[in-house]
Amino acid sequence: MVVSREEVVVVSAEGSLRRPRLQDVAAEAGVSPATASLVLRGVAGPSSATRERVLIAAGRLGYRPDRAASLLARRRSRVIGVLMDVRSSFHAQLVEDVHEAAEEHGYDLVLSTVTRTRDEGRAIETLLDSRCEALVLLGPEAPASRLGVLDRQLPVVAVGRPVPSAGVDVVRVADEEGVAQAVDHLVGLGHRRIAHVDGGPGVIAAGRRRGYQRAMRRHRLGSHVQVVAGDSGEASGARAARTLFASETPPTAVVTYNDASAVGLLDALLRGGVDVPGQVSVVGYDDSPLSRLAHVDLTTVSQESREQMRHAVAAVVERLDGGRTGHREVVVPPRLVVRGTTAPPPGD
Amino acid sequence: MVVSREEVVVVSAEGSLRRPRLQDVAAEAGVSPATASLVLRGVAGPSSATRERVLIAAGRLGYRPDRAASLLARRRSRVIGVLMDVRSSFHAQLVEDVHEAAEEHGYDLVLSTVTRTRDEGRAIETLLDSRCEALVLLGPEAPASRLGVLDRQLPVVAVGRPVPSAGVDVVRVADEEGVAQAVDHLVGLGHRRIAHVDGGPGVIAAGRRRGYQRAMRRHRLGSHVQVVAGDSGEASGARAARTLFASETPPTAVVTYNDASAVGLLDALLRGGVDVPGQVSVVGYDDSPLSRLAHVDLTTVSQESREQMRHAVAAVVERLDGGRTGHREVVVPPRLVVRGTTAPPPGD
DNA sequence: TGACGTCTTTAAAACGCTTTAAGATGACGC
DNA sequence: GCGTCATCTTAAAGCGTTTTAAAGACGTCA
Repeated sequence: MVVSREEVVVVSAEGSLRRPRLQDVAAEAGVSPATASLVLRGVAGPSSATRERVLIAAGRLGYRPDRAASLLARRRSRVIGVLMDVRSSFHAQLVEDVHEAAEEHGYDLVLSTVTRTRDEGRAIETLLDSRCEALVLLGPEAPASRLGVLDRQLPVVAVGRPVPSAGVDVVRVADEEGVAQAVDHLVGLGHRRIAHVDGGPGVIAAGRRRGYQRAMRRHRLGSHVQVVAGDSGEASGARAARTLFASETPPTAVVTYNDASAVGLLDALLRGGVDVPGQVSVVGYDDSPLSRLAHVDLTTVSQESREQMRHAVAAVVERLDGGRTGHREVVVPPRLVVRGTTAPPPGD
Repeated sequence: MVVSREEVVVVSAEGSLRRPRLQDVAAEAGVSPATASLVLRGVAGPSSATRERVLIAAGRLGYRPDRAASLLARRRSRVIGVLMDVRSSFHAQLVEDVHEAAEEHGYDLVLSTVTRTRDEGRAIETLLDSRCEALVLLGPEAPASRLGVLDRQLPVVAVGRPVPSAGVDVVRVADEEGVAQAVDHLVGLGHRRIAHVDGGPGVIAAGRRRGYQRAMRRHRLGSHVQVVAGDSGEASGARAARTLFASETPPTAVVTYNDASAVGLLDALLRGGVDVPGQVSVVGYDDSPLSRLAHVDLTTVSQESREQMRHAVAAVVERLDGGRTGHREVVVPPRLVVRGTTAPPPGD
C-alpha cells in the first residue's frame, strides 16, 4: 500500500513510532505550544500567517489532540454523561437525538450502558469518573433518593420517568394525555368497547392506565372500561389477546401499554384469523422503530424523542451555563401517530 | 434528607464545593499522595495500617479517582474503543458481550456510536482521541484501505466482516457454513424445494448466497436452487414472499439472509393464510433478539456473539500484551438454533 | 558499632494539554 | 525620538494522577 500524501512521522528516542503531541506540531510550525493550542482550538489571537503554518504542520503530522489531557487541562470538560440500556431500541433513538442536541450546544457525550453483567450503579460510576459535567439518565431505575444524592454532585436529568421531589430535573412525556389521545382517536372512529392492556406495576404504567380510565369516563364509556394484566414484553400482548377475545363481547379496539405489547397482540390476532383493523383496532405506545416496520404499521403514541432530548440538554446547559439552580420538570405533549392498525369498528 | 453517615466535605478557597482529589485523601490520612495512590490501586507495598487509614479517608471524602488524570498519567490506558451502531439490536448484544470479555482482561471500554448525523469516520475519531489502545469495530463499513491505515496506528479488530488483506484482525462467523447448516437441517426434514432470500450486494450476503448454492448442490438439489432478490430489511422478506408464492410450485422452505428478512417473510405468509411451519418452513440468520420473541420463535443461525467478542478481545490483548504482530482472522463456527418455524414439508 | 538488608514511604518528574499574565514587536501620533 | 497602544507570541503554572528512584526506618548480624 502506497501512501501518496507527504507524511512526517514522529520517532521517539527508542525509534518507536509515537503519537504526535502538541509540542511536535509547535516545533514543526516553529511556534510555541501555546500558540499551537490557540490555533488548533480556533481561538482568536494568532495571525493568519501563523494559523496557516500551524494547521499545515498539524495536518502533516496527522496530529490529533489527546482528549484525556485536554479534559484534564480544561477548566470545563463540556462533556455530558449519558446512561442508557443498549438493549432498548427506544434508547437507541434517544441516544441519536441527544447526540444531535448536545452538539448544538458544543457539548461532547460519554456513553455508558447497562447490560446483563453491568448494573446501573456501575454504569453511572463510570460516568462520574469521566469528568462529566452533568448526567442525562435514560429511564433510570435507581430510587429517587439515590438520584437526589447524585444531583448534589452534578446536574442530573432523568428522562422518561417522574422522580418525585428529589431535586433532579425531569423530562418526560405526558403519558396520561398520550393514552387519552389514543382513546379519543378510537372513539372518534366510532369505537365504544375499548380495552387496555396494562404495563404492570410501576409509575409509568400507572399513568397510562389512569389516562385510559379517565378518557373512557370522559366519553361516558365508564361501563366499557376493561383493563387486562400485562407487562412490557410482547408475550403479554399475546396473552392479553387470548383473554380479551375469549369473551362473548370482545372489544373492538385495544390500547396497549407499549409497542412491544401491541406487536404481541397483533400477532396473536393475526394467528387467530382476526382482521386488523377490520375487526379490531390496535394502538401502541412509544412510536418505536418496531411500530414503523412496514408490516406492523402500528398506530401509536410518539414519545417525541427528539424534543425530549432537546429539553434534556437544554436543562443541563441552563444549569451549567445559565446558573439555574431550581428543580425543573418538563412534560412534553405526546403525539398520536396514526398508521394502519386503526379503523372504524366493524359494521360502522 | 438527612445523611447519617459522617461526611467530610472539601471546600475550596472560594467556599465552593470541590471534588476531592487524591491529595485531599492523602492529607486526610496523613500520608503522601504517592502512598494514597498505591493503596487505592491495590498495589503491594503500603503497610496494612496505612492501607486502612487511606481507605477510611477516601471513604469519608467520597473520593473517586479522576479518569482523565489517571489515563493521562498511566503509561497504558487499558481502554479499548468500541464502534457500534446504536440502532442495531445485534450490536447491542455484541456490546454486552464485549463488556464482559474486556472486563475479564482488565480492560475498560469506550463506546462510540454511529447515528444518522454522525458517520463512522467521526465515531472512530472520537475513539482515537480517547486514548484507546485498540479498536473493536462492529460491522465497520469503511473501505479496507482505511482500516489498514488505522491499523498502523493501533491494533484494530473488525467484527463480522471479512477485510481482505488490510492487516487488521478479523473475527467473524463462517457464514457459508451457517447457511449450509440451515439447508442441511431442512433437507434432513425432507424438504427439497428450498429457496433463498438474498441480502443484496455486499460481501456478507455473497457468502451466505454461496453457502446456500453449494449446500443445495451437495444435496443434489441444484435444480431446485432459487434465489430471490432482497436486502437486509423486513420489507424485502415480505416482497420475497409474494414473489415466491405466486409460482405454481412454491418452495416448501425458505432460508433468508437475516432474521429481519425472515420476520417480514413470516408476516406476509401469515397474512396470506399460509401455515408456518405446516406448509412452509422458514430459517433466519443472526439469532437476534427478534427471533427469540415468543410469537416469532424463528429457527435461525446463531452468530455466537459471546464467542466472537471473546475472540475479539483476545486478539486485542495478544497484540497489546502478547506482542503479536501478524495479522489474524478468527472464523467462528455458526450454530443452528432450531425453534418453531421449521418442520417436515406437507404430506411427508 | 557500623554495614547491610528488608520494609515503607515519599519527592519529584512525568503525562499532554489549557490558560493567564506578561513580554515582544511594530505602528502611530506628537 | 519617545511614549502609547494594539497586536501577536510565549513562558510558566497548572489540571489530578502514576511512577520511579531514592530516602527513611528499623532490625540483624558480624
